[in-house]
Amino acid sequence: MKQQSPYEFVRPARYDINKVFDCGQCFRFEKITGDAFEGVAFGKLITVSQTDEAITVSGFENADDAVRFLGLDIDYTDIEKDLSSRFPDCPAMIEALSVSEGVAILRQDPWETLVSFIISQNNNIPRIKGLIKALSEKAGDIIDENHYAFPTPEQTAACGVTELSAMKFGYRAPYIARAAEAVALGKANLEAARDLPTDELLEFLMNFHGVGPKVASCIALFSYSRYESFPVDVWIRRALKEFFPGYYPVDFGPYGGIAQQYLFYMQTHRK
DNA sequence: GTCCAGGATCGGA
DNA sequence: TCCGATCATGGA
Repeated sequence: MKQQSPYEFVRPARYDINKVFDCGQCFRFEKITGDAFEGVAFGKLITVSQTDEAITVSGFENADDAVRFLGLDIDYTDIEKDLSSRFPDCPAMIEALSVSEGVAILRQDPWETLVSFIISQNNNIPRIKGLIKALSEKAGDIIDENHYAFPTPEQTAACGVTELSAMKFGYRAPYIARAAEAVALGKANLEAARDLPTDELLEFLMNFHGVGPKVASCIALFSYSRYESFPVDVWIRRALKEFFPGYYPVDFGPYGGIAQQYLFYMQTHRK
């Protein structure tokens, strides 16, 4: 007998949806009550709520999809142990592990993540959210009066540079248009890329015009679960310089991307 | 008016 | 290979 939506799961240790959806990895989820978020993922309206004991999810067609998207299968206790052991006496790491406890990495759709982080370059989070919302409402399928699916590559390609520019994408408009065309025509296969080792995945992603090392790393981390992938943006650059002088992303190990996300959360929620 | 934001591209040294 | 200028846009 198949369990019906909503699905309820045991809340994993060190998992807090308030931080999962507010750590800069996704742009389409909003808080609806104290411990519940709502947003669109994989073309469906998703709601996620939590208590001390449980995570409750509605909107997915089966429980596995919910587990996969939310990353409920990942044990952050072990990960934090690894990170802690690499920097045992580092105050910044201790603080990051503390203030960012609850942050977990989602598994988002590669196409949506690709476009979202092309938009993110040299931009701020409120504006990124606004642009993604505008694009979805313009080109995505309607779910209900207030929610739209993220546009498919084909729908995005149909917009064209002119329409994207009119939506205020600025110099990123041709980046998005070209990526949409490449994926829609099958010249780039984001699903097949799941099988690539991380270095080749990053190389593949950087073939998109407008995707450099940082954006590629974000896609690898937030969409392809490459936890060693360590995006370096202005916030992380400052954190490395101030707290980890002499250290490089590779020094953070196989869970460096998660350390990076803790540092990003710490830096962007400071003061 | 200036500076900044989850950067990347381009041309010139 | 490396470095600086430049790229739209809007909020602080």
